[in-house]
Amino acid sequence: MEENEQHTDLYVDVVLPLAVPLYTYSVPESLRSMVQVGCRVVVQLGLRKMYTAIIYAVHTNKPRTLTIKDIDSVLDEFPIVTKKQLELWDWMADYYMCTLGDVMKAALPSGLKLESETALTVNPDFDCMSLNESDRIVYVQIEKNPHILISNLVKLLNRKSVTATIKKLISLDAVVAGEVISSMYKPKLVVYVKFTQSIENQDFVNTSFSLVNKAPKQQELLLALLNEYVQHKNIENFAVKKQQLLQNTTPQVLAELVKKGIVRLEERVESRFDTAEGKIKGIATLSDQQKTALVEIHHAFAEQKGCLLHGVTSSGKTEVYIHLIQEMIDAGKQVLYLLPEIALTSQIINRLRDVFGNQVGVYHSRFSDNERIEVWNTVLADNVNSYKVILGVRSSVFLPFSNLGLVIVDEEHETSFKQYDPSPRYNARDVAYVLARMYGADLLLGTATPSMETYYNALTKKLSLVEMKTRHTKAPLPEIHIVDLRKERRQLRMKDVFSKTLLEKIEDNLNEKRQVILFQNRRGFSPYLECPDCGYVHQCVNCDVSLTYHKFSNSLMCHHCGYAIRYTTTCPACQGENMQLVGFGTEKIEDTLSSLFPEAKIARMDLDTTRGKNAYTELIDKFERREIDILVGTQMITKGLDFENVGLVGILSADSMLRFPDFRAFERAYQLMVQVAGRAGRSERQGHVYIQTYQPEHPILKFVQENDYNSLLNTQMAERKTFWYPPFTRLIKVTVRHRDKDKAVYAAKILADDFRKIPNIMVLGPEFPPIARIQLLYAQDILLKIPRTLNITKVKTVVRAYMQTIVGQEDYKTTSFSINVDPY
DNA sequence: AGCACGCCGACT
DNA sequence: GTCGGCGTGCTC
Repeated sequence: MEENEQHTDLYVDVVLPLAVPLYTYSVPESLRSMVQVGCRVVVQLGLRKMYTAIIYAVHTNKPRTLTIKDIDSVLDEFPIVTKKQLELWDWMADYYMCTLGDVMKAALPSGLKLESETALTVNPDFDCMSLNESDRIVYVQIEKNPHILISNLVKLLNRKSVTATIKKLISLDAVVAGEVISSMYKPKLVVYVKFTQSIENQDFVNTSFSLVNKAPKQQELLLALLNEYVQHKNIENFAVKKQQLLQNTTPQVLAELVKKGIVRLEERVESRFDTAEGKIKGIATLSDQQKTALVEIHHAFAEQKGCLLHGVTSSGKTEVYIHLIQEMIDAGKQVLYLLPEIALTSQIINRLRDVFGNQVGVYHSRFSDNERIEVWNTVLADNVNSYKVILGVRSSVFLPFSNLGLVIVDEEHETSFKQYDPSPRYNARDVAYVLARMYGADLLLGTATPSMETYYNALTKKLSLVEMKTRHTKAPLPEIHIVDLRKERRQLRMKDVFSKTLLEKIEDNLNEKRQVILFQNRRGFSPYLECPDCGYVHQCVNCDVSLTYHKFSNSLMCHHCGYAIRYTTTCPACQGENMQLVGFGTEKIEDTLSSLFPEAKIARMDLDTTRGKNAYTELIDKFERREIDILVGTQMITKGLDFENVGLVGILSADSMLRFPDFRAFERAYQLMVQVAGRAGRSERQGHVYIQTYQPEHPILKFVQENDYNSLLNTQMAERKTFWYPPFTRLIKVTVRHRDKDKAVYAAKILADDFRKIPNIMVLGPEFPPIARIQLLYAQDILLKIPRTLNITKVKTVVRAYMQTIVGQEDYKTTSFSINVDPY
């Protein structure tokens, strides 16, 4: 084509929600005016599948690829992803060594990334009698339901392999397939009833009453409406929810009023969230310690520096946050408040709503898709009605902020900020750094037990350090007691996992009507089935782990792939009938407790009991209302929950934490124990913590007992420096996988040897990970320790190149790699 | 991620 | 001989 501007072809580079690079599509004439960076487009990929993609760039450079397809349509009038977000996506893909598609998958609520589904309709000219009986059943179902989705057809037919039949029917021209995009976001519509004319108009009221004078039910409804009106006083826009009216009348009666022209129905778009207002309590005054902290934080922010707020448990960090949030709201800016766990949002949200009312929005995966899209849209709009504060878990760093002024990362040390699977394996705390820098926003990291990385940043002045050393409440820090299990065992004072000492304390607390929290680290304590005669333990067929027993399904399950078998006492190896449960899960502990304390109300909080959307909240509320006496839980009970009446916290085994083979084991054990201990005695009376252990002389236990963070810091920092661990180095873990064990081992060896050629880095491994095989793939781990002084970008490029070389070799084509930057 | 292509074993 | 199992590689 000539140099004619009118006919320059237009292209878009798009991000697809897959592990692929940017793809280029052409823009048809009709859509030219609609393409903008950040808008969603529907594109075809492959022979028929349609995907939602995000426009990354719009340009006129004809790509060199053979096929260039047109985009199918543009879904948005305005961008739903901002340029700043795309910048963050770029950074993440680069830093965490994944594709933009991986980032997009994590970033967008699934309702915003629609996929097409195949819809089926029969060809009316086809003679179905030529089909065999089984195929004809499928044909007839499609005939009965034109445009049926394959997924629905599968449900309807209730049999396994329908796909084969469908393929056959399509090839025979018996049915035609079309792609439809399913499940668009639907705003919630609420039907309101309102008067057709002003009630102030006496004539209208009189006429209305005369129209219903022979219909008592309608009269009743009219009176009810008038009564509502009097109470509301919102003359301009008076309306009553149809749902509300229907509680006292029938649809027929209402329909009559509509028919007579007295009232009409109106649909309004409504938020899915409870917007109840009027309960705003206002902001609490700060203690002297909090005031000082606030001033110091302001200083740090004024110097354009992030800030670590190191405050002991119950020092009242949340109040300080609230003051900072208030200031940002006053300045018209948005605030992101990151929490490690959904469990926490329910408690914090109440405290924030008390002060900020419905200016606070919540964002996490337990919300329905429509709800998440609503939060997304309101943050994007950033108008008067938008949330000013978003309280959320790690994925909320992906929200489309426009005017972010402050990012708070609460419980900064928590490992759940790091996503492990799937890629992107990002740490929301670290993304928060970048996010804040990008927006010129302030950053505040808060915790009672800072991670070594963050504290190092404070020591090197990358962050300012602000401390709060005393508890905000009158209660002193809990007293911590170490229970020597060796002694208890010698004196035959053990009952399952409980020492007599702990049991006595539980009993005392129950008698005093104080509540008890028992903490059991999950690792290594799931119950499994063992044959006492031959030692046989059920193994997963896909992964190298033992199957663990689950009472609720009465089955043995694999935690990694979901493989399950029925529970039976027969040993498959020696045919003995004596297989028995070994190990203690929280379930087992709950059982034991209820036999020891039949009067007490016992509840368990772990992954199994908190599945549902409101399960957390319900459990926590119940505990708060003191309807539970003893709460048994895993990690999740450690995370900043705030209970008034806890007199005793029991840590059932410190050893499982201290023995954990990881360079962070001691740091984590300390954090975990201090945090659990912090749940005790948060009101006036001092609480007690009992830690059961077989190694009572362990230094970490002493640090915990004396709340001595500095000693932990000093010992750990020295060790990390000597052995090349963070914060002195950055880690990248490369996992090599192959179906063939030998190939996995060999490929990993070659790769590790390659890595060793990179100057100034240290390479560990390859070695078998704790679980050597997952889902039929053998794995090998290689750990790279890269000094902070080295250019990490260059190292990453080299690392990538070496991996390419392996895959390039004929026999190793099917080797797969996964990369974990900053593994946690 | 899905889907077609292609290569090996069990059948009409 | 073919049908269909799954393993492999590509999709702008």
